[in-house]
Amino acid sequence: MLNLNILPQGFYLEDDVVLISKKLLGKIIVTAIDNEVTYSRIVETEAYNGSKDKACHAYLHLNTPRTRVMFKEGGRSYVYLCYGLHHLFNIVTSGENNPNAVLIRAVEPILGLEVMKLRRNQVKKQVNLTNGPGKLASALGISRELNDVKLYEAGSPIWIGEEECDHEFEIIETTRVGVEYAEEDALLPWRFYIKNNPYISKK
DNA sequence: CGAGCGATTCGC
DNA sequence: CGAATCGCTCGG
Repeated sequence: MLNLNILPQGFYLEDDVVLISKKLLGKIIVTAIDNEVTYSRIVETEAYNGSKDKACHAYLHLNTPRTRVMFKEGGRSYVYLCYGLHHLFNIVTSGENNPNAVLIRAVEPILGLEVMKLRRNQVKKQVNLTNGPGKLASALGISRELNDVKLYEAGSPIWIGEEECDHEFEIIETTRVGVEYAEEDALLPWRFYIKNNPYISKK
C-alpha cells in the first residue's frame, strides 16, 4: 500500500492551529477499528482557535467534561456527538491549556472502501462515503469511545501518517461551515481544502 | 433537573 | 426544507 511515516507528537504542538490545519491536508488517516483497517487522505479541514474563537467549544476557556481533552497536549483525538446523531472527528493541537483543534471535514478513501460502504448503509455514490464530517467518522468507524486517542502512536486505533513522496496541490481558503452563531469569527477564512478534490463537503 | 440547542445528514 | 435524536451546558 502506501509508504507511511507516522506524524510525531511534535507535529501537533505548534501554537498556530491555522498553520497545522493547512499542513494536515494530504496526510493519511489510518484506522484499525473492529478488526477493519482503513486508509484515507485528509482533503478538508477547519481550524478552531481555542479560547479566543467564538466558534470553538472551548471559547473563554470553557472546560467541561466534553471539552476537557482539548486542554491536553496536542496530538489526540476530540470526538463529540453533533445534533444527537453524528460523530465529528477533530485533532487537538498545541500545548497543554491551549485548547485548539482541527475539525476533519472530508477525506478521500484509499483503502477499506468495502467496510466504509457497509458502515455508511450502502450509499450508492462513492463520493458520498466521506464528503462530510459526520459521513467520514461513520465510514472510518470513529465514534465517541475513541475520544482522547493518541494519534502519534502506531498502536492506536486511529493514527496519522504522511507519505514519503509528497503530492503537489493547491489549497483553497474560505469561511467555516455551520458557525453563524460565532458572529464576527464566522467570517474568518479558517476552512481549508484541496482544490478540485471530488470529496470536498457541501456548504 | 429540565429547557434549549447544535462544527449534520437524509429524504421528501 | 424539515425531521431525526440526544448529550451537553446552563439556569433555576
